[in-house]
Amino acid sequence: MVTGQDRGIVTAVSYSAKALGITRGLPIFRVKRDYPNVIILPGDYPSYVHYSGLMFDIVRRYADDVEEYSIDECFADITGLDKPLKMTYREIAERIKKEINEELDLSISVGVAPTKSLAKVASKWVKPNGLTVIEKETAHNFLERTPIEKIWGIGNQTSIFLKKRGIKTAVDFACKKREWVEENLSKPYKAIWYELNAIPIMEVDPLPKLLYSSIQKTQTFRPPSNDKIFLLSQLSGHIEDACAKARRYDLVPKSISFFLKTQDFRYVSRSLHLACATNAPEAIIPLAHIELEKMHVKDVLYRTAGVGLHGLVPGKAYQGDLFGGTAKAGKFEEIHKRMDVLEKKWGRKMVWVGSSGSDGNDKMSEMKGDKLFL
DNA sequence: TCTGGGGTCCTAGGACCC
DNA sequence: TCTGGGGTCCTAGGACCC
Repeated sequence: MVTGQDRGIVTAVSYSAKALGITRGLPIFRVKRDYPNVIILPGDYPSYVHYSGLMFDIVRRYADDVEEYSIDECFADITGLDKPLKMTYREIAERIKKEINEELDLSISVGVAPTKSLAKVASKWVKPNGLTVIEKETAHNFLERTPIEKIWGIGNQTSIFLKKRGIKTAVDFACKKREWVEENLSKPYKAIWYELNAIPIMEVDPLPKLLYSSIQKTQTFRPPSNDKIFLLSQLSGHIEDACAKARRYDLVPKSISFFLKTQDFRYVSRSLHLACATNAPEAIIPLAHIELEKMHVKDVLYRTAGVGLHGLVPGKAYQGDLFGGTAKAGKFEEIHKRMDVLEKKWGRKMVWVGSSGSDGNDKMSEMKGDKLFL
């Protein structure tokens, strides 16, 4: 069994499907073609969010500092809790695991170690339903059986770089001289080196002050297109969605980015600082228009368009500036409020900005400049 | 019918300033 | 006859993760 959307890629793989050699990221059409017996299900995000919350709650019974790393993973700092709980670290992990098993009927794999990087190695050591403890003294036994590319934070590019220098396993890396590491690698990889040597660098970050520090909306379209009006309508739609999400969380971006992905997977992007932080699409869409002109190359086909809101800070629709940046605020604030209400009541895309509606063929194609239609 | 969508963090280099 | 050294800020894009 796998989850994934039609025309998309595999996002989760059951152990039985894994055994067939199916991996995350495989296009769904290839699963259909090559593995006709595999069941393909759509994801059910709201359920995952629900169970995720219940799981984290159980972990929090035993640790105050719990970092929700992703929807199905967390780090818990249990340093020093062995004394008050009168349990070994292993026993604490066993208890958490047991309660999640019994109360949620979910199996989880747990790793216990002196650093986050080693805990990651430990949690992956036995799956499913595993529990592995790595101690400072035993770390090398695990690392010598871990290929370098399996280490959290070391991806394809870096493993190629490291392998060229004779580093094939995690222990090869951990045993490199500190001077070499300091001289040849950038910050994130130095941190991993220390962490594999049981020196904690990465902190468990219980609850970030902000839920999001950026919001992105992207969509791939088929067939790929070169039509500026169409591309702008895509960007426009994403701006609306991203701004709506920002408003839901009362966040305002200080900068924004636009990007296009070409048919051959090259990225082109523009990012810019907003003179006046805003989460009003009306203020951002004209910028997309300008930036699209700069990014767009004649005859190049694009497959994806995306928008990002960055440097999010708490705030309402408009952060006024000294020179009356709030002047337009009143005008649109009321519209957004009503649009947000409609969306909440009737679902997404009940109302949208005219510039978001073009498929490149309809009358919106005549849209010029930053004129908007509601 | 080639390869989704949503995130985080980091760095190189240009522009500008004193 | 060429033009140092030390900053800051900003953007484009890379790398990685789930």
